[in-house]
Amino acid sequence: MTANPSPLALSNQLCFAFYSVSHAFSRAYRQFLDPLGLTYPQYVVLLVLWEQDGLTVKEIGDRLFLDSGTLTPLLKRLESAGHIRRARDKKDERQVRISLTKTGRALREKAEEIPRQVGCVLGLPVDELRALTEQVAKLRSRLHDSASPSLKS
Amino acid sequence: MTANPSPLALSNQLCFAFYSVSHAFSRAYRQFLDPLGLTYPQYVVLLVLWEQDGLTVKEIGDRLFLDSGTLTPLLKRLESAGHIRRARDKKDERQVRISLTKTGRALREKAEEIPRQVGCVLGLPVDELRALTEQVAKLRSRLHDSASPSLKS
DNA sequence: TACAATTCAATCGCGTACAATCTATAAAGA
DNA sequence: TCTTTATAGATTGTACGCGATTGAATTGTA
Repeated sequence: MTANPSPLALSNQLCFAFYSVSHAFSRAYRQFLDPLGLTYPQYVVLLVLWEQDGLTVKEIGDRLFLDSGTLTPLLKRLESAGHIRRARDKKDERQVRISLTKTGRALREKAEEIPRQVGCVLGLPVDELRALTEQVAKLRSRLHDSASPSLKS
Repeated sequence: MTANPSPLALSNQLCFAFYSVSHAFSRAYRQFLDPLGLTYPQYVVLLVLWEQDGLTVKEIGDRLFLDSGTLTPLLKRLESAGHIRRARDKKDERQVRISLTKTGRALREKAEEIPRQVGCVLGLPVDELRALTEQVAKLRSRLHDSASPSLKS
């Protein structure tokens, strides 16, 4: 499909491009995350928590576009790895608040070099990266606005 | 992470953008693929076969950047749905050739409208789509060239 | 021709994604 | 207050991705 001579519809090309690049990204991160014992989704959850500790499962899900079906088992793994704690909110017992442990906070320093290393792999000028990121984010909001009966926020 | 005030590293932003858009795309396709009983990865495999029938598992994997661990079970599902046949190559018994059944070929017409419908959801001008697709493909080849000890072709 | 190295597909195990469902809790309304 | 509705998270089932391994078939090489 990459160097395809026939006129495949553009939307299909674009979707597949995202589909395959997303996996390629995850492979690129893997080489740096493996030594930390993290998967990419786990790393992204930690990024969120390093920004703001003590979020609920729902708040994490809103930021990452993931639901509890994905997050609950993932968070349990992060918990048994010792990086986070899960505890029911005292004020609202429906919610579960996620807080970093000492080792979870410490992991941040070890992970600090990762984006730079991945940036090397990409080897693109910063302004090109920035423009691309913006375009892609625009695309996402279009996709979220339509469709998706779940994750409507 | 979307409207994030703090200076998160650019590579992380870009990777997460791809990660989340890729899922958003898959949700967007789902509404059109569900009636056909297909998942997005199954649809992509059929796209390849509609282009060129009788490919081996490896050849499909090369085009889609997937390995047999992913493809074998997926192809078995397409087989039990009646869309394809799997058969060892007579010349080289290591290979398995995938060929479309009559219903597999017939499915193509039902799927023909999908890219246009998704295009509507995107609502972007064609030349913008084309430029974006190109940029993303460029990014993928950079990512594949580095890293990824598997899938080296 | 023998035999080692390679290739291809299948299999296994783990970790996501996500729809659908369930339970507990909280909020809203009569 | 009592009941209805809504919300948060957990659970279940299905389907990817992919690293690692296995087994069979083929190729390369001495």
